[in-house]
Formats: sequence, C-alpha cells, structure tokens
Amino acid sequence: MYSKRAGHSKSVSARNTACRVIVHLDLDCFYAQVEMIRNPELRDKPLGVQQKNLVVTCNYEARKLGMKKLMSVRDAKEKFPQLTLVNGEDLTQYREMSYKVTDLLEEFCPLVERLGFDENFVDITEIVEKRLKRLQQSGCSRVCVSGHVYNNQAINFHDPMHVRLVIGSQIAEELREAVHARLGLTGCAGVASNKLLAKLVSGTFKPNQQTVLLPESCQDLIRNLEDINKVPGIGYKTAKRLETLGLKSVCDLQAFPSAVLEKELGVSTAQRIQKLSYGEDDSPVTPSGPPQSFSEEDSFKKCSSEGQVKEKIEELLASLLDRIHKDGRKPHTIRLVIRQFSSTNKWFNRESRQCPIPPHLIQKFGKESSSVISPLVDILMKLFRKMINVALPFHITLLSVSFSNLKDLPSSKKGSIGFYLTEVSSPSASGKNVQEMEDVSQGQAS
DNA sequence: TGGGGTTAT
DNA sequence: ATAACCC
Repeated sequence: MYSKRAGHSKSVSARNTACRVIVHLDLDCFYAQVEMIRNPELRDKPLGVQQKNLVVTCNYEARKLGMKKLMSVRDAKEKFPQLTLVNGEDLTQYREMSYKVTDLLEEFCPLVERLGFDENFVDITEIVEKRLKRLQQSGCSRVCVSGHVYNNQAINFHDPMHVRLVIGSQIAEELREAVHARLGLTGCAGVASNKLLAKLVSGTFKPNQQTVLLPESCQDLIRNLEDINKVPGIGYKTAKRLETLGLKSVCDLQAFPSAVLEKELGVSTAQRIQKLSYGEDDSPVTPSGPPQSFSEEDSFKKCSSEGQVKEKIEELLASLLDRIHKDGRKPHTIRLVIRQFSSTNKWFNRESRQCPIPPHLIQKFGKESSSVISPLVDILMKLFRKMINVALPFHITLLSVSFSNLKDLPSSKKGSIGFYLTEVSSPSASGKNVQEMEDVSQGQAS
C-alpha cells in the first residue's frame, strides 16, 4: 500500500530516519527542585532528598559542597553537617509535577516520550520543518543559535542539517522557557539528530543550560565517554559481558568484529549496541501517553509475620486505589512483588505473582474504596502465600503492589470516544467494549 | 541502594 | 514471571 506511492513515502521516511531533530529535556535535580518550590525557605540552603537510608538527590547548593547523588545518609550527614534533609519516599508530588511537564511539552508537539520522572524526549522535526519553510519564504537566511554548540563547532549556514539543528536549539530554548514560566522548573536540553545523541549532549553544560550537537562532532561526543556503560542502552549486565570480551571503552566496541559480538550477545542486541557505539540510534520517539501501570512499594529491615504483611499491603493499596480513582481507567491485573532477605546477593532477589482482577471487582473501582479494598487484600495475601510458605519462618525486606493492564471503562460516558463509537457504529459492533472497537477499526484501516 | 517506570523474552 | 533497561 505504501510502496505504491514510493516517491512521496520515500521522502517522508528519509526525513523520519536521517533528518530528525530531537530534544532531550532533563530537569535539574528534580525532587530537590519540587521540594524547594513547596518550601522556598530551602532555596538557598544545601538540601538533600532522603529515601530510607539514601540521599537520592540534592540541590546545587549541596553539590557545590561536594555532595553526589545516591550517597548514604550516614556519609552525607558526617561529611556535610549543614545539609538539610527532607523525606522523599512519597512520590505523589514529584509524579504530579512530572506529568505537568510532559503535558506542557505535549502542547507544543504530540511526540513526547517520558524517561523516568525527570526526562522527556521531544521529536520536533515537524516544527522545525514549518519554521524552515517560513524562513525560506520570508527570504531570511540569518538564524541564531540558542545556547551552546558542542565543541564550539562553527555553524555552516549552507548545511541544511546545521540550519535545522539551529532552529531546533531555538525551540529547545522555548520549551525550557515555558517549563520555567509555567511550572517554575529549570532544566538542561540537548538537541541532536537522534535520541541517543540528544541525551548524551544534554548533560554537557549543567545546570539550566542547553547544547546542540552538530553531526561533525558526533564521534567526539561518543568517544569521549569514559566508560562503555555510560552509553544509554548498555546497562550493567551487558557492560560486564563486554568487559569479559576485553572491551572497556566505546572505541573498543566500535572496532570489535561484528560476527564475534553477534555470537556472544545475539544478532539483535549486538547490532543495536554496536550502532549505539557509533552514535547511531534509529529508535523513534514513542509517545508515552498515560501510564501503563501504577505501583507502590515500601522497603524495610524486616517483616516476618502474615499480620505485618497484611498491614503493609493495606497501606500500599490505599494509596494505589486513590491513584487509580483519579486516573479513571480500570486495572485488569494485580501483582504482588516481594524481596526476601539474603546476606549474599543483597539486591535483585525479587519475585512476583500476578493474577487477573475478578470482573465484578473491576466494575466497583470508581466507587468507595471500602468495597474493593478487602477482597483485594485477600487476593494479594493469596499471591503472597504462593511465594512464601507462611508455616515456615520468613524474612521479607520489600513489598510492592502493582496494577496494570489498564483499560478505559466500557461504559458509554458522554463525550468519550466510547460514546460516539457505540452510538454511531453498526448494529453488529454495538455491545462490544472499547478495546474490541479499536480492534475492529484497526482491522478496517489495514 | 530508593521508589518508581518500560519493553523483550 | 523474569530479566534487562531507564531514571
């Protein structure tokens, strides 16, 4: 179907892969910024955000003293007695502010992908193309870069990609200005031709600054990474496997024989990470939309009785039901995650069990939580007993409850898509729920 | 080493 | 259900 219009579709696809303009926006010490907005008296003091025994982030006053992220509370207090600590275990405020940022970016452009709570990718290719045409029509050839240019590279205004990236830098500036004016948050931006490069370049000037990467400096950026697992997409595990092969630097990975790498990691990952080592990344900016899952977790020194487990689960569930209620969609799957104590391999011994939520309970999710909470606790305790023999002694150090498989309510609420689809569509389609309707319309479209 | 998230297998 | 990745 698309191949019949080869001329048109080829130019679109070329722009999508070879000529994109991507912004990576990275908020400065996000949790600390949110806390400083909530309590302005913390503004000019060194501030750390604490979760259990860890200072997970800190503001720039604290960083000036030498504070690093993920320092233990003990170390932090002893090295920096002036440090103010606030508890950041409840993520509600951070999550809400995080989605305000994403929502604001979506006002500019629909292609916004979240990465954690404090980072967003925005594919601004279409906005750049519009501005470029406008500039060409007005006969204006002078465009001014906003922020830094990586490596201080000279801009060639006769190079179409340079011009696009310069326009991209102006848009990035506008995004950052909007986030600051409307939400009071500062952050860094990186502008480049793909997600990998935009992300890598965004951190070159911190805080509250931005940098654009021109193609000629790409190898400089990627080769200057000190460690192979600084490449986003190459994590702890594959970095270790690469080290076993004798690969330590990005250059090592670039030069390594593809065939050997493919046999070691599989063709798919081998090709993907070797392309990453050259700064190549054709992964699209995938709009995140609303969250795919909601979870709440709590960690602790020890939990060793069914009664304690039930108490913790009730707490987690209460917060989750509140969030689910505000979201409006209905979860169809529930999951329980535990971490058992073990002296060796202290982290990453998590197990989980999940099950469908009974349909009669799903219907009652919008109502008072009291009617759903105790049946859900019962389900979760059954899941717990699938993992733990409660007749024997046990030692749990983490509990997490998660809702997933979120679906829009099948009801015909006024103004919703479901309303129009069920009222207007053919008799054979009426009575199907929204998911089935989408399946039908996709089947017709293709 | 927290309290979250995502996608792939 | 787990494993990998991201923050």
